[in-house]
Amino acid sequence: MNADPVASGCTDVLRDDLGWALGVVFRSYARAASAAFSDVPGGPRGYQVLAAAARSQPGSQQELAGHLGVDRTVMTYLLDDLERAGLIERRPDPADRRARRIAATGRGQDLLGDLDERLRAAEAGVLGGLGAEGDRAAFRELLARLASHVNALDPVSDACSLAPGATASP
Amino acid sequence: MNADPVASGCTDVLRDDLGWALGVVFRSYARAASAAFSDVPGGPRGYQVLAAAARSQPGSQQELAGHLGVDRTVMTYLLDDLERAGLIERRPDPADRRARRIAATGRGQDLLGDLDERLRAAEAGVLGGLGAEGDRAAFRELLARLASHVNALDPVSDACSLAPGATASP
DNA sequence: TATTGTTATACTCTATAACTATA
DNA sequence: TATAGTTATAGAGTATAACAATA
Repeated sequence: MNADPVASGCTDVLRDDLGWALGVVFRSYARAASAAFSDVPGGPRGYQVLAAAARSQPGSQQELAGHLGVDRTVMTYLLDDLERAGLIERRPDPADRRARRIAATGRGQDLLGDLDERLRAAEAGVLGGLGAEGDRAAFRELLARLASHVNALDPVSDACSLAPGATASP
Repeated sequence: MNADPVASGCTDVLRDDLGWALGVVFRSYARAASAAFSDVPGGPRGYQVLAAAARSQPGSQQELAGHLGVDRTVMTYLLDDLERAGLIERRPDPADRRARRIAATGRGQDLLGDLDERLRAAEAGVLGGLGAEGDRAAFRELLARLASHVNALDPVSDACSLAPGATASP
């Protein structure tokens, strides 16, 4: 039987359009992640900030913002919400009194473990379209490699900005 | 400064986050495509509409909107701009006088050939992060397969709604 | 003077609702 | 009654600009 319209000779004009495919997958992922993180301030982005705060030294707010692809003003509001929810804290940076250091609270770290599981489930749902586990792994690897490369090229967001000590930027 | 928790090499905390990687690649692509299509009304989306109008029978505006992941009201404005630029036409549907058929004008078709080349260049720039041609092809194939599957599952946009037309298969 | 973070404002994009003309 | 398309309006999200504190 031909349950799959595409496989059954139904060729999509835009199927070879990388932009269309990226858009479809991105939107699908965004929907799944937003649903999974509906109770987290800032949704998926709130999770990313929380994860960065808990698992790395997210230098300044600006570096974190650049890394996540948002404006620094957006980061302010995002952190406001996360701080109000008691998930992160803004601590003074002893080295630079203009800057703040973002740290996850105990409650934030507890929640993070739960969120990680939800994320895994959401990702599995999206990647389920790739039948074989090998394909899923290959897609993840290629996408991660591509993202790292793109991120390294982009002057706005430095791939190493969240892992200080390894590389220096010009 | 504190020690690097991730340590050894510049490992990115979010590198394994599918959402982060998708976001980085998607934004990178969106920037490249927007720059390439800066003179096209609606930008990248205008191109997609034009391509669908020229190379398939994009049933109704609503079907086309669903396929592109936008609201039907957005499609109205988009088509307004494209029509004003003389790239597409709204023709009455003989079978249903409520509906309109979207068709590319001669000028639209001429422009489309040029846009295709620009798109190829933009895509090559983004995928350049994957060094080997085999990897690029593999990524495209996996992404297209995933998008088709996601699209088929989503009741809003039917993968076959644009199909029965002359399709250019590279 | 340049930079970090904040605030207020304005802009863009998108969705909601109401309307028409058809079915 | 329901649907395709349009229009006007409201909302979310984002960016711009000005500001205070600090380098």
